Amino acid sequence: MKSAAASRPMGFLIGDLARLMRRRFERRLAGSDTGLTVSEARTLAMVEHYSGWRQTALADRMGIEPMTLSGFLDRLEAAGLVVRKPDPNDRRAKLITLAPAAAPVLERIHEEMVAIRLEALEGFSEEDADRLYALLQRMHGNLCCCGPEELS
Amino acid sequence: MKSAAASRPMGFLIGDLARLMRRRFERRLAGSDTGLTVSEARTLAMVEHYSGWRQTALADRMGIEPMTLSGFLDRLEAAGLVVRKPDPNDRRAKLITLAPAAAPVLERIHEEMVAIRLEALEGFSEEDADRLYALLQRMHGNLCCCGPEELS
DNA sequence: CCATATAATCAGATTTCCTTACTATCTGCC
DNA sequence: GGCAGATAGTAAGGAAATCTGATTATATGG
Repeated sequence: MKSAAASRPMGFLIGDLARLMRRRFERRLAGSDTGLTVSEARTLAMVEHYSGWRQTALADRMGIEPMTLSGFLDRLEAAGLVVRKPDPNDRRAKLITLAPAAAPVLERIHEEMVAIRLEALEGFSEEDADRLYALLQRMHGNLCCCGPEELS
Repeated sequence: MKSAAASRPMGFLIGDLARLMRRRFERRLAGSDTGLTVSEARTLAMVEHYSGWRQTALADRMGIEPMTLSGFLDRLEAAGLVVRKPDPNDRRAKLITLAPAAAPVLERIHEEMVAIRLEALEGFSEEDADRLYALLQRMHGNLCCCGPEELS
């Protein structure tokens, strides 16, 4: 009946994991001289994947408020890593794309992400890793409550 | 390793989940009139489970710096929910225990945690939930072995 | 052509952490 | 005993990631 989860509630366990991974990512970013914070790096990676989207859509995708994203984009734009260009169909909106200078930084970010993933999943079989990933995504679908999970 | 994880890196997925769960917990705490933040609630729950521990040990267990814990305990103590009493064996140390007033607050916290867990794991079989929990704990074990100062 | 909704942003605040430095105390060694 | 060095807690200060509410420009439907 009572599952093992009682001993360390799921939410706290996930929070702990997030803190641990964030900490490692922070150190790695600091050491790799990108000058980015974790959230800026995440934003940059999202822009890479969802290039040309407008800020509202991107913020929604990232699960944060538009204003929060705006701040991250300010700094990325100032660093010459992304470009905000006006949407020709809607003069209120801006479309976010990568600047050329983003390429090497993204490469660095991807390397660090892979390294952390390897540390986190050390000793996991490919099967276990996939299973974990699938379960986490199901959980995400349960919580993000805004429409069905699409893939890309 | 070319698994599905490439599409949304594990670290970001876990970070997203942590943000989603934290947000729900925040709303619930605000609505349930405990006057606590998420981390204060977590600290209180830890004190319940590890009653009589000294602060350093508790902080280590929680994966945060002693100074960070100290602040949370300050507020919990001011709210009359925990007690710091001197360790009879070591006058530098203080042992943290629950104050009587903590009982109803903890009951409230447990209710909210259960509710969020149900939301997050909706549609999960007991088996899936246990499997997820076990995988997350293995991952935690992989990551938690080094303190924040010893990463490189 | 106006009312309302939407896109981005300004201003300000909160929360959760960290680092560095300091005091009091303990412990082991001469 | 008494000092050297470790350890427990904390004061001070700050960085990062988020939020909310107000503001401005623009779009869109009736």
